[in-house]
Amino acid sequence: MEDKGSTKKFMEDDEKPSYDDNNIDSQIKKTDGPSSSHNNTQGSTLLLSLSLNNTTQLPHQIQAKPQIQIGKLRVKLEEEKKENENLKAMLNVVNERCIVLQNRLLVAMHMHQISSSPQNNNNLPKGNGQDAEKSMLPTRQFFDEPSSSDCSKKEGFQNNENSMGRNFACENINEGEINKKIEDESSEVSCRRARVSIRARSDFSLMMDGCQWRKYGQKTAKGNPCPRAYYRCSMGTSCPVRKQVQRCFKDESVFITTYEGNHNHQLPQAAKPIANLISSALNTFFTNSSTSLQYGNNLSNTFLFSSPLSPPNSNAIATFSPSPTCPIITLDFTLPPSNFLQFKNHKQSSSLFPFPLQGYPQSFEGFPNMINNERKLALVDVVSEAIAKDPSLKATLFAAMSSFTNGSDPLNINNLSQPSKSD
DNA sequence: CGGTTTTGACCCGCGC
DNA sequence: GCGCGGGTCAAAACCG
Repeated sequence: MEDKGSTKKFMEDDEKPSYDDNNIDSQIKKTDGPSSSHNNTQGSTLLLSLSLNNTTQLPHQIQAKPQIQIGKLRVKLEEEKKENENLKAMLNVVNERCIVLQNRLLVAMHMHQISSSPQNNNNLPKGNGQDAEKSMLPTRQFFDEPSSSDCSKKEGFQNNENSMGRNFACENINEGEINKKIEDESSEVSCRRARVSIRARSDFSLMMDGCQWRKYGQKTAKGNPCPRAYYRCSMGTSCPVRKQVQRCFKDESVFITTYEGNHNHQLPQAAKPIANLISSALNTFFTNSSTSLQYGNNLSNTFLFSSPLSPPNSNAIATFSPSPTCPIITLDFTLPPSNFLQFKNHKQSSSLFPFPLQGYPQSFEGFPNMINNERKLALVDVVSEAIAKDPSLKATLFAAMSSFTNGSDPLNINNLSQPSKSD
C-alpha cells in the first residue's frame, strides 16, 4: 500500500508542474540556442517515458521491483525539474533583457534623431563646453554613482553576435547565479531611490498588482482635490516598497500609482508583471541616463516604452524627470493603442521608430500575425538589419550606447562596434 | 483579537 | 528663521 501511495504521489507530481507548461514551452521554442532546445527535448522525452513506465508497470511490477528503481527515477525527475527551473529562470532574464535592450534602442534612436537634426544641434550647448558640463553637474553626480554605472558590468551572459542576446550560453549558469544577478540589480536600483509612476485607467490590472499593501496615510496634495493614499508593502516583514495612489484631477478614471523601492521578499507570480515593468523602466532609463543628460533640458525626455505587460497594455509613453533627489519615470498607459502610432516627436516619421528605416517595416504593425514577444524579437531583427545596412547609424548608435554603458553593455553592444567584420 | 484603515499631529526639506 | 507642502507616525476606530 505504501508503494502505491508513493507512486500515486509521484505521478501527481508529474502531472502538476509548478509552472505554466504552455507558456514556458512556447517561450523556450523561441530561443534558438542549441543547448536549451536540446535540453528541453531531452527533458520532455524523459518525463514522458517516466509516465509511460509508471502506467505500464502499475501496480504489479512496482511491487515486484526494488524500491531503488523508484528512487532512481525520483532523482532523475528532480534533476529534470531543476533543469526546468533553471531554464525558466534564464528565460525570464532573457525576456527582461530583451525588453530593456529594445527600449534602449528606441532611446538611442531618439538621440540619433535629435543629434542629427540641425535645429536641435543649434539647441545643444556649444562653444564653451565647460558651461554645459557645469550646468548638468549635480544630476550627473547623482547618476554617475558607481552602483549605477557598474550595473552592466556584472552581467556574465554571452550572446551571439547576430541575435542581440537571444542565444545564451546556458550550461554554465545555474539558478542561484541568475537570482543573484537579479537581486544585485534590484538593490542597485533601489539605492537610487528612483520612482516609477504609472498612469493607468481604473480597469488596468495595476489595481490588483499581486502584492499586499497596507495603507499608512492619506493626504490631499496641493493642486489636486483627490486625496493621495500612501501604501506600504505588507508581504515582507520590513519590505521597503511603498506606493502612492491618486486619482487624476482632470480625468477621474485615471489612477496615478507611484512605486518606490524594491521588494526584499519573494514576489508572488501575480506581482511579477508589474515588478518587471518597473524594473524595465528603471533599467532602461538609468543605464541611458548619462547620455540623456548630456543633452540637458534641450532634449525631450519622452519616449515610447515597450513594457513586459501583455497587450493591450504593452506600450506606454514614458517620461523621465531627472532629479538629483528623486528622479521619476512616468509610464502613461492611458492612451489608446491607436494613439501610439500617432505619437511622434518627429515630423517625418509616423512609426514607432523615431526615424525612417529604409526598406524595413515601419512599425510593429509590420508583423500582424505575431504575438507580442515575437514582435519584439522581430523588432530586434529589423533594427539589426538596419544597423548592418547603414554604417553611419551603426556608428552613431554605438557612440551613444557606449557612452552610457562605458563599453560594457550586458547585452554585448560592442558587437555593434565592429562594422568592418559584418561589412 | 489581530490586521487594516482613518486621521490629526509631527517631521523634514525646500524656497523665500 | 519662517512658512509651506509632502511624507510619515501612531493612536483610535473599524472589520472580519
